[in-house]
Amino acid sequence: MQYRTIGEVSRDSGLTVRTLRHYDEIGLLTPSARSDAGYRLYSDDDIARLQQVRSLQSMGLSLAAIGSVLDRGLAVRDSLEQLLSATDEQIRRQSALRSRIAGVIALLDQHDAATSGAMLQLIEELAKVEKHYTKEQLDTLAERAADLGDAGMRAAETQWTDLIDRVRTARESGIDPASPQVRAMATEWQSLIDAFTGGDPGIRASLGQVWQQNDDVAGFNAAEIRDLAGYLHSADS
Amino acid sequence: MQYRTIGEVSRDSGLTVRTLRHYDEIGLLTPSARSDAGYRLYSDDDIARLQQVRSLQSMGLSLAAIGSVLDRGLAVRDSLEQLLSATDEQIRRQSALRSRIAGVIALLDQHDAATSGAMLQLIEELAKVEKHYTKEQLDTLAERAADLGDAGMRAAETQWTDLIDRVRTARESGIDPASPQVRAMATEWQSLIDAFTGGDPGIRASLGQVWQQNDDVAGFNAAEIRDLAGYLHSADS
DNA sequence: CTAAACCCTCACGCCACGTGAGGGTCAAGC
DNA sequence: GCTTGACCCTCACGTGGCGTGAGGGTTTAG
Repeated sequence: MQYRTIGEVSRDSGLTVRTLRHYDEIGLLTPSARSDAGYRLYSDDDIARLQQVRSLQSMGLSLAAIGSVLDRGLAVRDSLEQLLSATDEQIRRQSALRSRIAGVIALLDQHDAATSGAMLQLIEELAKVEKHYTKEQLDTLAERAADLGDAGMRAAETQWTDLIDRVRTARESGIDPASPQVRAMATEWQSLIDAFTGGDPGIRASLGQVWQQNDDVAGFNAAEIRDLAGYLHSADS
Repeated sequence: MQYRTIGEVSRDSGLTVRTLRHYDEIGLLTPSARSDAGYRLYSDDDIARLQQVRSLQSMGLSLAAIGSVLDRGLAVRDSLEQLLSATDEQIRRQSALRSRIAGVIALLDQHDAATSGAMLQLIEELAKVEKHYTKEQLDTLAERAADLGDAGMRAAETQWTDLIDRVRTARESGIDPASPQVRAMATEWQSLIDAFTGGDPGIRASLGQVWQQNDDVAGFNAAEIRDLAGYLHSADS
């Protein structure tokens, strides 16, 4: 059993020296020995523990959580499940965000605001549209349609066209609907629907009927939409 | 034109008082007046600016970026597009992470490790399950392989077999690992590794894991290699 | 006149380290 | 023995977007 200095461990592990010192500071990985000069000396066991830390960390566990798991024998499974739902939530939020950003970009393109003077106006309008979105998640569908106005509707429309394009591409490329990318799109799809229905199951149901019973909805080909939805849905369970 | 105090603005906007003060601190939103007692007084224009800040922030722009957009007239579109691709990247990573976590949970279920003793083993196995190489690393490796070319790769292989033979011989002859000949071999060993990893510590770490966790790597006996590496390494310090 | 509600300015805490500053240690070569 | 350079050490501040007090002044209703 031989000891390694912090620099050697750093080179072997790919972690920085500062990181290893940090782990020591917070008590996550304290080298089991020190040289006379105070150098940190890592044993083989220390290295093994470092491997464990790294694999747990690569799954997004916080250093504190890793410490709990390794030292106090906390349930890995529970930590991971918690992390899983947290990650799901993150993905949902990021996907919704993506749609919003794409929509706003489209909105900016439409208005073609090159001058910085017009830009400030646009940003203010943006605020209004945003405001409507959040407020109206509490209101009914009818009121929403009336209040949204032209710009907002067109923004939402762009989000849909954008997403539909990506799903169609994925589908035609034969990508497995269970793959992460497609699952992300499914999440995005759902969040766009939710944004429109405000989470009201009744509204969602009637919306579904609309798509089932028509061939053309607001300029979209309903059959294709049903088709793509089925594709996204096929890996749900 | 009437002024509002920070508490009123807070109630109207839903932001905390601390947040508004923070915006003042960093110069993002400085109220245009103060009362005699030093109270922050927000004008209608300040409120409008706050709306702009909020709508930009709701799309994930950093406060610094918002400041640049609002004050220096930086292109909103560019910021948003940059943000869009960043968000896409995030979604990809999160999705990949999600499936990893789910996979590991499934693995834990299969092994049904209730005892903390078995758990540590599992965590080590975890490292095996993890892909040894990240995508980027794989790309780097591929590039390197392309650079080296077929002939180069075969030449490197010959150098390895050659070196391994010499180290094995030295070892079996009981030569002191601290002797100059063996030290030379250690240097040679290291430089061959460096040639392969390109000096990337992450790749080196992954490579180390590969050798640690397999019995046969590219036709080499991993146990023997580990053994010889230990022999060379034993005189390092 | 007082109590409650409101406001102010420091200033530390979070998380996982990066990035110096300022200084000791160690092996190699002169 | 002395220098050089590559190591190593311990502080300690910075990151982002605030939360959360501490300690104190201001305004307003009763």
